[in-house]
Formats: sequence, structure tokens, C-alpha cells
Amino acid sequence: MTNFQKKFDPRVWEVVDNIPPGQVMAYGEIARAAGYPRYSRMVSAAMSRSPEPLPWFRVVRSDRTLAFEVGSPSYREQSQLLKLEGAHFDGKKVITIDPATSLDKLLWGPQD
DNA sequence: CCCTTGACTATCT
DNA sequence: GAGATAGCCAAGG
Repeated sequence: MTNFQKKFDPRVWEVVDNIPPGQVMAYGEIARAAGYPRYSRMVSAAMSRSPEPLPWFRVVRSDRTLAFEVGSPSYREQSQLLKLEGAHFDGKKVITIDPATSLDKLLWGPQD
């Protein structure tokens, strides 16, 4: 396909759906993963017009800051949802849980 | 067509 | 690190 479909390629939804809880992906990363390099802005459009409920809050900017205005309702909602999944913030940047250094691993070590 | 608008990015000051 | 700048690309006026 040459364009982004008349609407949006379902592969975009797929990628977003597969972001693990507590983890985040940038618009550009999602675009690449879906096979559309440079379509980061289309991904953002896809978020705001998503036909179905998606973990949109796991989508952030490439610099790991949220795409909304700090303090806006959407910003607060997104940050709260992420925190509920164990993520935290370093200033404006979201810090995701690193499975390799999670508390469980520190306490019990790898349980392979 | 031309211009503007985005939940964007990479790069340079 | 914060701003400015220039690419990016579909949509709509």
C-alpha cells in the first residue's frame, strides 16, 4: 500500500494494542513498527480518531514526554493511567518499569 | 492549487 | 535543557 489507507491501517491499532502494560511507545516508533516510517503525525491522528478503545495512554513523544499540554485534563488522565501501571515520572518524562530491574528481580533474582 | 493545522521528530543554537 | 527551525504527510478550507 502506498498511502495510509483511506482511513488508518489496522496494523497501527495492532501495534498500539500490543504495547505491554507499564511500557510506552513513541508515535514514530509505532509508525515504523506498522510499516509507515515518517508517519508519526498520522499515528497521532489515528489516536484521536480511534474507532475502538485502545491503550492510547501508552503512546508518548519520542523524548518520552506526554503529547498533551502539562496540566490539561488529558495530560492528567494519561499520567495517572500510566502510574497505575507502575510507571513513574522524572519531571515531564515518563519512566517505564524495566523488567530487568523490577523489585521482584532484585529481591528474588531471575526466576527462569 | 495554496495555505493552515496537528496527541510528531531530528537537529542546531 | 529549552527554543527555534526545518522536515514530515494527510486533511480540510
